[in-house]
Amino acid sequence: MSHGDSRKKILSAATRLFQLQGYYGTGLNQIIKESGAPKGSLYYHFPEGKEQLAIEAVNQMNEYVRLKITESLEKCSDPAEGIQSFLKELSCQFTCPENIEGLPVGLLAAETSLKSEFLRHACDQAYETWENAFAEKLQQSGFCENKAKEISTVINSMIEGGIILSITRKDSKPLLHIANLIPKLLKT
Amino acid sequence: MSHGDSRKKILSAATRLFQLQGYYGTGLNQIIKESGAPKGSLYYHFPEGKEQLAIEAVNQMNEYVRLKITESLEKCSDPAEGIQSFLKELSCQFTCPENIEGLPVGLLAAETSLKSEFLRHACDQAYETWENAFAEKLQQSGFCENKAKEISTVINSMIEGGIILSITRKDSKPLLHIANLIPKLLKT
DNA sequence: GTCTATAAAGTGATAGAC
DNA sequence: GTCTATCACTTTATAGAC
Repeated sequence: MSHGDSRKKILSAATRLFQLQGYYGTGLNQIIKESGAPKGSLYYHFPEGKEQLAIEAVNQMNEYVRLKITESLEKCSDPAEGIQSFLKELSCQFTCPENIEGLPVGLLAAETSLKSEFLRHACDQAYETWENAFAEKLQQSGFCENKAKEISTVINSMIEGGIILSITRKDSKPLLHIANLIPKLLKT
Repeated sequence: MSHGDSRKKILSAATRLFQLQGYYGTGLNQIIKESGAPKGSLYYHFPEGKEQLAIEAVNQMNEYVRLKITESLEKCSDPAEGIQSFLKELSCQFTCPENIEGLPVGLLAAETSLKSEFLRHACDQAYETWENAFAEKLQQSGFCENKAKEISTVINSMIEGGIILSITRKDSKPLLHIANLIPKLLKT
């Protein structure tokens, strides 16, 4: 209700809905309605409209997920355990299907990377951020830079794909099976 | 131009566009235009409209990809080599970004699994089909049923995620990195 | 089987008052 | 900062002629 809340509320609702329904599946009306913010304020806070909103949403997911990854990795000295911890936390979100939050950007990325270069770039940067977070940890445990980056790309792919399968199946098992196989992937 | 072509042409254009742009990002007008089929024929051939069209498109991808997978697997006695062969063929599609075809259903699955139970089910079945194709090969090479299914789920996830990363990065490397790590995943 | 015309609703976006 | 009203456009879908 206070003064500076509207922008935050709109961005937060947009972030959630874009993740769940995609860019074209989410209308501005729905965002306004779910945010509870006043209708007139959308184009005041986001003068460039829907695209700007989506880019800022992706940037927010970028930072949010980066934080979750580093939190999990810092808890464990063994990188495999750290990644498994992240995956297990992620998989918990699929028990209560409405409270999903902090899901990576795969849907937006796939939808819009052929249509908006700005959005594609924002998604690309998010993937790079997360890849670097994983790769840094792997290098610390003895992998060379190239190998660390290669493995991190694969881990990113597994996570994005695992999320899609878990959503489609309404079942967190795909993400948990991925977690199980992580140690094998990091064997030297 | 001949009599029975319209239905096929519409379905084929729809399949391609849904994969690239998603369900909500693709309009019926665009499908008609790209198919070259007469405008009046869409609701004659697909009386239940867009949803029916999407479900049939998913079923078509299901069968098309299943064929590609089994072709690759049958070429090689070693399952790891077979999967790598499939991934390499898949990655070739990212060199000419417009000629993409036979891409799995991740985008449609993620977009619509919360909104249409019928579509969700069609995507779910596609994943199951492909998982079974991989799992059968793994069982033949000595894995027990449970382990074979678990690994196949992970492979499915990697492929879906790898496609999304490759699209976003405009680069086939993610899929190729996945191919490189497949043997490690199948070590016993 | 295919056509045109059109309905009915929704979309993103803008203008101008308050 | 927020409001209402409205624009121009697109969307899915239907009706009825041919």
